[in-house]
Amino acid sequence: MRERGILPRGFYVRDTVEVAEDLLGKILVRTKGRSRMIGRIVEVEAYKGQGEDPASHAFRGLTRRNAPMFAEAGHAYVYFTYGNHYCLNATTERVGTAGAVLIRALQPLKGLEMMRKLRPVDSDLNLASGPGKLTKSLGIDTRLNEVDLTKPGPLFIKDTEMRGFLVGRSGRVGIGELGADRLWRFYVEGNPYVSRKSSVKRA
DNA sequence: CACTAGATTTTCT
DNA sequence: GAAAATCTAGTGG
Repeated sequence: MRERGILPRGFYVRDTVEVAEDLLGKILVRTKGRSRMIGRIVEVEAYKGQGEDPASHAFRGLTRRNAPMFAEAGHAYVYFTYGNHYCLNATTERVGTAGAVLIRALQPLKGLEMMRKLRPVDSDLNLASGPGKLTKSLGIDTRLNEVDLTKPGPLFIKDTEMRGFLVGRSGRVGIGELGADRLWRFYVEGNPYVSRKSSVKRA
């Protein structure tokens, strides 16, 4: 059976910051064995390319780890960090131009039992409200690196009719001072599944 | 509630 | 050998 509403390649072959904002509200689908886990993307961050974004893995050019950021848009970029966490990105821009959107938080919609199994928590609010939590609860690791997000498979992203929410904006989380002035974190205003509520970043 | 420190291993310099 | 796009537990107010 064909999947309907999957975001096409063209959605991702655009400016990274635009793609990031537009990914809010979209539906992430993770199939694992017989189970299917679904969540609404409620928080993202944009990371740009070589020489233009000091906070980006791609800032100093192509390396083994960041290769997916330079490759075709619409694929997963999964990396391991802090000795115990995986982070999930969607790649952007044209081939040769690096870019990726870090998916930071999900509002779980379906397959919650499986998610709780993968990441036991006391409250569902705590299930996928952070980049490391999200990958843990969906069973995502580097085996899913470079998976095509525009085709039905273990991991893909669908469009949604959900609109009308307010978009919040702030500096990115967890980076140092470099690039902190760029307000490239976007989130669904007021959504309880966003990783940090009082995102104080005023000008 | 706010803040600090430790865990733990891959990747790059 | 150092740092890392994080998380949790622990301390103190």
